[in-house]
Amino acid sequence: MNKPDAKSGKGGPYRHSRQRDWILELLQSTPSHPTANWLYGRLRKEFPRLSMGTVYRNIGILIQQGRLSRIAFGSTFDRLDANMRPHYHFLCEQCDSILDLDLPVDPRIDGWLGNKPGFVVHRHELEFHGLCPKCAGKT
Amino acid sequence: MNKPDAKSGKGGPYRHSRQRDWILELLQSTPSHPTANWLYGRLRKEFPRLSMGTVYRNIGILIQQGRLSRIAFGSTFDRLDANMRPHYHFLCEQCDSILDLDLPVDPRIDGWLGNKPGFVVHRHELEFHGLCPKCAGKT
DNA sequence: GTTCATGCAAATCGTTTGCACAATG
DNA sequence: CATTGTGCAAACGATTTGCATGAAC
Repeated sequence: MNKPDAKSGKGGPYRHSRQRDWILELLQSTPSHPTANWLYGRLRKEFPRLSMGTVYRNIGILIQQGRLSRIAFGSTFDRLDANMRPHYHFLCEQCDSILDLDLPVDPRIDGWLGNKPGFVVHRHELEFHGLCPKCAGKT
Repeated sequence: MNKPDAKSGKGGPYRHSRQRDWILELLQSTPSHPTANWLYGRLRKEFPRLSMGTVYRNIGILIQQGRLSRIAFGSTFDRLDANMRPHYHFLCEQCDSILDLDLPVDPRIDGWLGNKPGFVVHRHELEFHGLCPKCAGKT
C-alpha cells in the first residue's frame, strides 16, 4: 500500500535477464528507431534460440519500467479523419478519444528546422496529450 | 501523359458505390476518429451483408482520392525509442526513417489550449514530415 | 526451492487478397 | 457489356499467450 502504481503490478519485482539488458543497450546505442523484428534479427547472433515472444515481453517490461517508449498513437488500429484541412489533434489519455482542435496551424513551425542542414520540411503535426473536457470533468 | 500521378493509377476511374458514400458521410458527420471496425458495425444496419473487405477497400480508395486520411505513423509496426528525454521527431517520407531532433522542446506549446475550456494538457508531441538530409541530398 | 523469464508453437487481432457474382455506367 | 465493387473466406504480418523447461535470487 505504500507503493504507488499498485495497479497491474507495475514496476514489479523484475528479475535480471541477459536478453533484456541487450535489448535496452541495443536500443540506446541506435540512432534509428528499430522495430521488434530488427531487434530479433540483431539479437539472434548472441542468442541463437531467441524467440519473438521474449523480445515482445521484454519490450513490454522495459516500457513499464519507464526505460523505453513506443512511438505510435495509443491504439493499435488506424483512426480515420475526414477533415482534410490542416489541424492539430488532442488525444485523451483516459478515454482514448481523438479530437480535432480548431487551433490555428502555425506555419512558422515548419521553419524551426531551418538551421539544421539538409532537412526539407513539408509539414508538421502537433498533438496534445492529456484529459479531454469530458474526462477532466469527472475528477 | 497529361495526367499527373500516373503512378499506380491513382485517382483512377472510380465508379459510384452506395457503401463508399455512406462511409465518407459517416466519417464526415463524426467528431471522433472512428476505426474501420466501428464503421463496419455502424454500416451493418444499412448493409447487413457488408464485409470488412469492402470497408477497407473503400477506405483505401477514399484516401487515394484525397477525401480521407489515416491518423497514424507511416509504418504498420511499432518503433521503439530509448531516448526518454522529451524530444521531437522527424519522419522521412522517402526512406521511412525516424530521427530524433535536438530541437528544444517548447513547454509554452502546452499552454496553447489554455483558452479552450476543460482540456487538461499533460504534454505535446511535434513531428516534422519531409526529407531527411540523406534523401534530400540524392535529389 | 520458489518464482520469474525463456523458447516454442499455437492463437489472436487488424488488415489484405483471390475469387465468383452483383452492381455501375 | 465491359468493368469495377461486393461478399465471403482464406491468407497475411505483427503481436500475444499457454505451457513446460531453464535461469535468477
